Amino acid sequence: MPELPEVETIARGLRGLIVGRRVANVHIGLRKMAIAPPGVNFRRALRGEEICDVGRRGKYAIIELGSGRALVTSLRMTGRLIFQRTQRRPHPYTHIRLDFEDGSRLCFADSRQFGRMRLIERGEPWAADLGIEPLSLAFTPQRFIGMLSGRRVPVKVFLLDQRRIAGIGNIYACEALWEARIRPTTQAKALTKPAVRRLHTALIDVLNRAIEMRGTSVDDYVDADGLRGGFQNELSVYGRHGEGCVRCGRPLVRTVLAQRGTWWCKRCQR
DNA sequence: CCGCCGCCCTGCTTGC
DNA sequence: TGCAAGCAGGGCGGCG
Repeated sequence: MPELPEVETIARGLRGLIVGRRVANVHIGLRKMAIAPPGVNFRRALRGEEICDVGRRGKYAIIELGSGRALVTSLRMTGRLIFQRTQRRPHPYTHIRLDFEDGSRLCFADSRQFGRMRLIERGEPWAADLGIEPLSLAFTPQRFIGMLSGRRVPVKVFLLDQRRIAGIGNIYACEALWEARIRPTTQAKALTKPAVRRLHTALIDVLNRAIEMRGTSVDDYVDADGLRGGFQNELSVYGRHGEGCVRCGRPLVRTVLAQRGTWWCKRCQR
């Protein structure tokens, strides 16, 4: 499932592949996945648009267009943005396809159909509810301490809340909590200052290392060229219940927290 | 404002 | 071996 490092990898790849290309036509196979403002036709609005840039905010990939509009794409669990240089068979489960004037194209594929591609008007504040970017300079230990104070939710649930910090999903929440030696169920407000500092460091560290490895491919994730990431080989806890903790040797456990699988070490994480 | 729940979907895993 | 049931899970809307 694409989280911050995976979307960052996709966005960086796409930037080199589609910037400067112009949209000739748009194919929509599944209407609900293509969202436009009221009164705006998704297909027509995109025709003739030039791709200016590709970026990321949280888990969203942002395709900037010449008119100032943008295509904000949420990949959810199984969504893929795949660039094709030539017109061969579209990627499996392609539901939206941008055909460029030079014959290349961008496939938005999603076997589970949860992904969304939203057309945003120039200046439209689509990210108003999104929290802070964990890799931005604004995300300081002080700020993090302030965000957690008074919050009764388990710290892992806090990490998954996109309105607080944007971009962290199940994999990196589990990994960062293990790295910081914090129990996932600990109430956010109950964390000591040293623990919050460890978690702050761990989050930034694990996200940066994952970006360096071009993301985690445990399941469906591939980059814009269809290539898998490498961080699945570096995971310490995610999906590894029954295996020994690499720090203390005790078998890792899988529990469920807020309806999500949670992998952790009962000895190391307190 | 906060927290919780159910829904959307389908490929894969599990269990008989 | 084959089949059906159940699970997974990010974002969102609804509810209390």
